[in-house]
Amino acid sequence: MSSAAQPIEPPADAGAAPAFSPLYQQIKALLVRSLQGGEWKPGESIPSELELAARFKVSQGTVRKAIDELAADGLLVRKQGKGTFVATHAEEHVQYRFLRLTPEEGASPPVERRVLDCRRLRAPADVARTLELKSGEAAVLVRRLLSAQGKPVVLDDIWLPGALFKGLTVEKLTGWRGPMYELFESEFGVRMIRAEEQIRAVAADAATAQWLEVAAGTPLLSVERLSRTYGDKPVELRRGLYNTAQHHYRNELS
Amino acid sequence: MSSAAQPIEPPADAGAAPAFSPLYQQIKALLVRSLQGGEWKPGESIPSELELAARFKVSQGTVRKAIDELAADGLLVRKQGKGTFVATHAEEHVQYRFLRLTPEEGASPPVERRVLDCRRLRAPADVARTLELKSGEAAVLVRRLLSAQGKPVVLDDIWLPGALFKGLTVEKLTGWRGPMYELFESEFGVRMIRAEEQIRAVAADAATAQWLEVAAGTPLLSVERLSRTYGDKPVELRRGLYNTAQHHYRNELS
DNA sequence: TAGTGGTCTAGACCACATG
DNA sequence: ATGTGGTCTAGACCACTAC
Repeated sequence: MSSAAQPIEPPADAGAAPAFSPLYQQIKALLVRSLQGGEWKPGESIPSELELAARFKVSQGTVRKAIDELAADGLLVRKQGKGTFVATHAEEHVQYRFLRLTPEEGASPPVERRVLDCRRLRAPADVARTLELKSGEAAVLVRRLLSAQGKPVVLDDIWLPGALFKGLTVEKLTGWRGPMYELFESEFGVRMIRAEEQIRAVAADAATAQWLEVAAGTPLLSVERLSRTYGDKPVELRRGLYNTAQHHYRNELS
Repeated sequence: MSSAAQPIEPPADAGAAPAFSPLYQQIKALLVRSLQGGEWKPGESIPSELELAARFKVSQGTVRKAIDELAADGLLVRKQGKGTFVATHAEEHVQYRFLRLTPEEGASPPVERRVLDCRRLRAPADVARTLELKSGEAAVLVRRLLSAQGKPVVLDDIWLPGALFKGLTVEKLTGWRGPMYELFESEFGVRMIRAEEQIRAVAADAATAQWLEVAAGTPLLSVERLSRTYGDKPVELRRGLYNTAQHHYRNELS
């Protein structure tokens, strides 16, 4: 073979054309588009490396590098001998993928869920801004309580774009076994890819204290999470208050 | 070429021999040993991929994969056209690598440091256990205060194994400009590679409140960090209390 | 111009999963 | 036995850095 890279899209060069990207980056983008478009659903397998190589007219190694990065980003999961699969929040066995709360020695994880409320309303200004909604657009607010062995641990307020979550009701939520994000995937086609959290220490107000069964003024962990789907589109704003008496938030630095 | 993998160490098979590991994993381990042994110091460049390939008698691609992983782990840094360098806590320009504290809109990062104390004493039981010291072994305790624009934000208690940090004094610390971890690297040859943090919300006690200039009982973020060097050896236990009025702890999930 | 890391290819063989 | 991902090689060329 004489020359190497043959861009999938010819130059075309419209206006402020960004510099050329490596072939495997282009492949990566194409794969993301297919994921986004629902060509392969969560949990399903994508075509084999050789098939994709044939489809895109590149070598297996190039497809491989693209898939490697998508796997590192958590969008795909490789399983030797079986294939490559679309990552899902289902079957994140043992641990809920985004939940960093770990029980203290002797305690147990907060797995009991109780949905307190689920209503549609117009997004408050700050929520609208964060979720990139037009002001006054509809939003869904879910309030729920997570407990461990009967003791409440987390009080969550979850804001979702109304347009994406049309039929979300208390019944749907309470009837669901398994991670909430799995419901979002299967029922609403919204896959959470990554998220950013901002953590602060705050004092429990009267209402919160009641829900969490602590004294007003008790220090709580405030965890504000913005979750994004493909294309970094924000699709969930979650405000959690954690009682860290029997649990802690764990993090790894490198 | 007929066959591919030729393990660097012949089978030898002593007792409960672990399964063979891929060549690039073995290379990776060898590189870590060289880093650990100080063959290449932080900030220096390591030999080129071709040199290493020759040294280890493997192809460039195999060395490359080993280096890729070490770079992903944050042990090495690649610079196109220049070479591959040993990562360092110096020149982590702008942001201190492990510090996740971010100023709120309008506030500024906590860059002013004040060393309150630095003393050698026998490690308390819990510290000794965490740092894997023999009970009663010497430890160094550093207490310091980080401030932003004159307002205290973080109160840190830092425990270090006495054996590794022999000449650490208040003068050395206060005289040092730049990240503390950089001092540890250059003066004591201890490189922090990764760390785990446990985060809780706690109420300020009287003494802490005074240092942080808040009312007693104010909710604070308790951040307990265990830092490790090569071989996952624990070398620092840091207990920080953060005032999150003007700052927050940021985290990314994926 | 020479040296470095970065991309790409083509083909071999290995390890694992399944029928 | 076949198909999948995982490892390894050898060699080409590109992009960036330095002298």
